[in-house]
Amino acid sequence: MSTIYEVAATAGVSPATVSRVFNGANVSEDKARRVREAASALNFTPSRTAQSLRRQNSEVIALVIPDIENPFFTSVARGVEDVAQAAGYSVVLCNTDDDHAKEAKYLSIAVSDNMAGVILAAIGASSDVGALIARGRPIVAVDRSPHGFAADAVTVDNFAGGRAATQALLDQGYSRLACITGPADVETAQQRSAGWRRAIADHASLTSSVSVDGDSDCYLRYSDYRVDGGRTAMRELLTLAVPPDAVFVANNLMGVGALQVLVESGLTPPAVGVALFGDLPFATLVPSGITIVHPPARELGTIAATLLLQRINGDKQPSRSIVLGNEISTV
Amino acid sequence: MSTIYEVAATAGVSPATVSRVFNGANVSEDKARRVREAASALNFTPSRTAQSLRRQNSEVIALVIPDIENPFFTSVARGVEDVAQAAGYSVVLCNTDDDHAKEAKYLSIAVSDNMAGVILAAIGASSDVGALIARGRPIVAVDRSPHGFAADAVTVDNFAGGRAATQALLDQGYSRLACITGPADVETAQQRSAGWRRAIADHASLTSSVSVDGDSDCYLRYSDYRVDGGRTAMRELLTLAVPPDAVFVANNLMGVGALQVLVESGLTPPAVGVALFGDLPFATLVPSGITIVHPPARELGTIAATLLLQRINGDKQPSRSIVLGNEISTV
DNA sequence: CTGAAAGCGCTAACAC
DNA sequence: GTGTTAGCGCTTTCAG
Repeated sequence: MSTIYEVAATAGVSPATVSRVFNGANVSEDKARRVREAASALNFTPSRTAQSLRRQNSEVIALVIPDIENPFFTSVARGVEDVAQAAGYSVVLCNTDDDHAKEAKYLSIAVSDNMAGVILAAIGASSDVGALIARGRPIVAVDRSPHGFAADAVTVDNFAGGRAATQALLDQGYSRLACITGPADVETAQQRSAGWRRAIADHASLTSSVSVDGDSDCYLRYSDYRVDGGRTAMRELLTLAVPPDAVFVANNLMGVGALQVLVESGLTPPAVGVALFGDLPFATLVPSGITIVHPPARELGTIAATLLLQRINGDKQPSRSIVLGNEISTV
Repeated sequence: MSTIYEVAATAGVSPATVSRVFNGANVSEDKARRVREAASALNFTPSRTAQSLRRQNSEVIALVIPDIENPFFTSVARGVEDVAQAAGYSVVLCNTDDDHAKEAKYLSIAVSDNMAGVILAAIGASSDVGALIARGRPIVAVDRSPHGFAADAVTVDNFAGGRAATQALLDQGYSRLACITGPADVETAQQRSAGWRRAIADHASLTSSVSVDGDSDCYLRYSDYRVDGGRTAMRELLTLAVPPDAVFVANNLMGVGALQVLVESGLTPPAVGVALFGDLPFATLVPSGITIVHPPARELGTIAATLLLQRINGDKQPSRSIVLGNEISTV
């Protein structure tokens, strides 16, 4: 690679002037032209590495998520990459697999690599963001709100989504509504199941009767947000003495698992009511009669990236928390 | 961040010694220990940026693919990230959207960022890899073989997959086999449709009769590897005077589209034969009776990353081309 | 085995 | 407006 010095030499100016040309500072028209000519003749591109060292920050952001193979995070990643790329930033992909050690490692790389900022779907209650914060690197939380530190956050309205999904089931006339949600210590799982519980409670009081049978929590299952977890939970529910007649599944992958079990058991709507929280991007061949809450995954990504870029560019306002609504549809 | 100088000062050694400790060079046990203590006391992590500048290469690789939202590339990315992460490398995600300008931009960032190498699913015949090659940065082609330059490549056996899928249809007794493949100028599309054509030709000669009706190419459609393209092509085929009685769809997304149209038309196996090249990771609820060729996407990623790392570490052997076989199943 | 010193390529004062 | 210069934090000869 040619350097700024070679360009300076062939253009007959100082290295500083070359730098100025490439950074939009004031340079006389004449010299600017000569620099540009020399640069293109030498096929010069500034070294981002040297720039990073000198400026103490690189045009790279980290995207830390549990698993890129989960279609929800795939879409988030796409959104992030789109706005990053438009702004000249690169995004490095970090799969944590819900492993705290991996998360910590990536976070530490982000600092030792002088990354401009990080978008984080944190695993649990605490993340090692101290080093990042100490260096003033902005963080924005996606999908899950930050714990133990202040940061911008963009999440989806899990409670409202869970409630609406459940309400749809109620409207369809089902009365024994089960819920398969994620790990009890994951905020999105709690919120979605809380929405389910609320819809049921409201319905009960509205009809001023116990039209929803029994203690609803006996129909609540905590699982792991994975396909197999959805299968297991669904199977369990079906073997109950009085099985539910409808189920709200709180994420896309468990939805796949639950649906598999249901179909295998010959139970498709309207024999059983089904509502899902989450998109199955290319699974267009779903049994009909299912209610789906579509979280705006890509927007989550674009908004998170936009907020992050604002912070990178010096925005100092108090941290913001943005909650996005969900589309809901019944197929 | 504390620097090597501060560590040196508090350990009472020279910066060079600190560097040596962190790079596994020979240092007396005593000083090494003091350095480590000082480092952890100061919470020191070497600056990867400075290392990159000095060493002229960074522990970052670029993954350049058309679209992370295509589940095939999602899996490739996962595979790449896995082995990269295990080796201490970061991967930056580059979506090209089949846009040459974006591809070129990412490739140029890879060089100006001193990235260690790139894994490339090239868009078309030519890619701007000159600068990379001039700097000795290794490239490995994934999914599509390199054109106009030498590089390691790891691809799937498209021809064999297309042939096997088609053969399965033939074995099931279908005789008017259509094929929906990708753009005519995309190598994987050609190879898959060539496999289809070969299976038909072989079958015709084997039965020493024209048991496969007419000029088979009238059942060949070039499309765009997207859902809508699959829909359109499928619809066209169905409106033919003598429509096909089976179809081989050459990629996952078009498969979704074709299946949608088929289901909408009330045509599911065995009324019509269907074979797909490509996985639909979470679309587990596909009509039964479909033959699926599963390209080993994740392995493509892990192998590509492994080859790349070997090159990064100085492997100079002639370029290798690895072709992976496909699993095939009928559901 | 260890230290001194010279950069990697760029930017940002600071002078002129 | 433009050149000079001093580093950013690290690695790596080169001496000793």
